[in-house]
Amino acid sequence: MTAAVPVFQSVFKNFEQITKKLLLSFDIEGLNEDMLARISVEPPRDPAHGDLAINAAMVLAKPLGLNPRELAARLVDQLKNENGVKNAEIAGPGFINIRLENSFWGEQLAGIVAAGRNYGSGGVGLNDQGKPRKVNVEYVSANPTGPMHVGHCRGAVVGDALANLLAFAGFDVTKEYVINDAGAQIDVLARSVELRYREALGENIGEIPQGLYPADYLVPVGEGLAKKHGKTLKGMDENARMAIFKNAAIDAMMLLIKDDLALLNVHHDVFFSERTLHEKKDGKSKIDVMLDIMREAGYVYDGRLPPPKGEVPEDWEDREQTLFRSTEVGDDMDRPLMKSDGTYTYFAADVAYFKDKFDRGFERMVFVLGADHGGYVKRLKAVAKAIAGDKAELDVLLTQLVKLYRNGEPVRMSKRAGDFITLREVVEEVGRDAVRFMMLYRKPEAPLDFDFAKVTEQSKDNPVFYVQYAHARCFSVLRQVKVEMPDLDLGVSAMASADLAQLDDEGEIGLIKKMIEFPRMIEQAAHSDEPHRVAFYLHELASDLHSHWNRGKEFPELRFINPKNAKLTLARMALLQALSDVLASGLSIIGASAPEEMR
RNA sequence: GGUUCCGUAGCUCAGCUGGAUAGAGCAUCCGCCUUCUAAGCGGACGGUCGCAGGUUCGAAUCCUGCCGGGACCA
Repeated sequence: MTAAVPVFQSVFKNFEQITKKLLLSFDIEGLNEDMLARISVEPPRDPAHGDLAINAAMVLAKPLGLNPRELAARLVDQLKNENGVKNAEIAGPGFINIRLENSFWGEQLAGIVAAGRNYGSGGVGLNDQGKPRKVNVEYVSANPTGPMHVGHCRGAVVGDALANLLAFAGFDVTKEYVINDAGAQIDVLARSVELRYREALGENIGEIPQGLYPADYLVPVGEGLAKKHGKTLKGMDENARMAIFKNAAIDAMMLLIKDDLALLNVHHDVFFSERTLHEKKDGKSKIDVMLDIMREAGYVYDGRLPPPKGEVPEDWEDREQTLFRSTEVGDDMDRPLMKSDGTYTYFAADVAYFKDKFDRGFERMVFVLGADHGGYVKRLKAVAKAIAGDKAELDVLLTQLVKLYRNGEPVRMSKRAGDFITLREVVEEVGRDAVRFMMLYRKPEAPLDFDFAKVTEQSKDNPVFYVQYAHARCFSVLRQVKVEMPDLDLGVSAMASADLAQLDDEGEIGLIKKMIEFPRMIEQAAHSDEPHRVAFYLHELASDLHSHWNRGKEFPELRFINPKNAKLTLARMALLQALSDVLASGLSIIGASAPEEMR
């Protein structure tokens, strides 16, 4: 599933290594790894400056006590001799700008075509042992009390795309969903199902009492139980009976939820049941075990919490309780592990759950949570530090709210029970691709406006359509050329070995340059947990393609197909093949389809 | 009150983890269909990067303090 070894070394990385090697060969006194790490090779913001910009001279001059321009001059002398370099010069305060030979871009394109859909993947995320780092991405984790609603969409898409991105980049990723099947709301759910069961047996249950779930989706669960067990459940004792209702309810709700997630193309690898943390094995649950270990380590103690600041709530009582010393590891206050009735708190389960993940070998845990969970971040990080020290990292992504609009008008969200917009309704109305793309067309920490009308529009105003259209355009030409030039060999090896240096138009080279940025973009997006960058990149690449395409109107010689010149056409088909591969790779990270034609 | 996120063009937002003259889309205005899909493209207009300090060769980006908005906690 993961490609650990990069199949393609980006030109930026290449020149970064070349620069470092050169610097080391200079034998400069005091030069160390930290300094070298600050060196970066980037595409200049202004293309007029060249193809690559190296900051080495400026970054190193100060700590080494050298003149930046002198150092730059030494580097420039050497860089000029490197393969593919047309020109290297010093600019501004000490930038080194490099311009590459046109033939160099052709070589790069050949590499992209040969790598195909693997282009840009792998190479990131290796641990000290050189193996892909094990990452756990936990997302959605909606309570199993009913179908998913629209509020779950964003976290689901962001989490899933992030996991895809990390996997593509080279991490060993597990997608995880924790089922909150141990809390009080599950008891309520079970009682609600019990009512539906009795109803299915012909009893008149009347109105669903306050506090229970009145929703219709529990009716079939009750009917199923009635069919399977008949009246036998009625005679059972409370505990045995409720256990059956509970299990049936959770199973049914998880089926609903998995169905909803499948609509969004979201599939988890692991569904973790919170109850398993409470279940005793040899007399001890996982929480018990965790507690023993943490007490041993000094993180668990019995003590009192200071009263809350400001007005003290009525139900607050000053009592001795079992506490987690989370202030020791960055939290604002110590956290209770036991409730007054002697049962464990959610937090206790969270600690045990983290330990479980750590024991499963994960080196990094990512949580994708709604913004309303902002208050949990510090204590989760504290837990990670207490249990894993620096052996594992924990990061939380908070996604902000989505506001729904229809033709610019906000969609009213009623608060009455059972009257919410479901995820299913949204996906069925606007389609999976649109939902996935739009949820990623904004950084997650910014609120998002989602307009039903706009995302179904088939125009350039709709970025989903715009990107997919670019992909379809590539295929449109590849289909057309088979009609016009049936003798042309469009195999990957034929294209990769074509004379790609013929692609010397600035539009063509611009497209190659844009594709060269793809691995770099992937690396940075993965590094910062920002799948939205993929969406923006795709939009830019699509824009470049549409733009170049239209130049073919003014300059017919730039059109992709030229029946009189098979060699040139083949080179351009290679360009289109690479473009379609990159677009498809990006779309697959986002989780949207890459259509070969638009209908 | 505390935590946290946001503040960039008239509007909606990017901005590559400190780089050179801050970018897209929408809106407005002006252009481009005898074409492999005009379901598209080009151009013009538009900015005191909330404010004030600080860090350094260099800040929209990092730090501090304010101002304003959202979310959460109490």
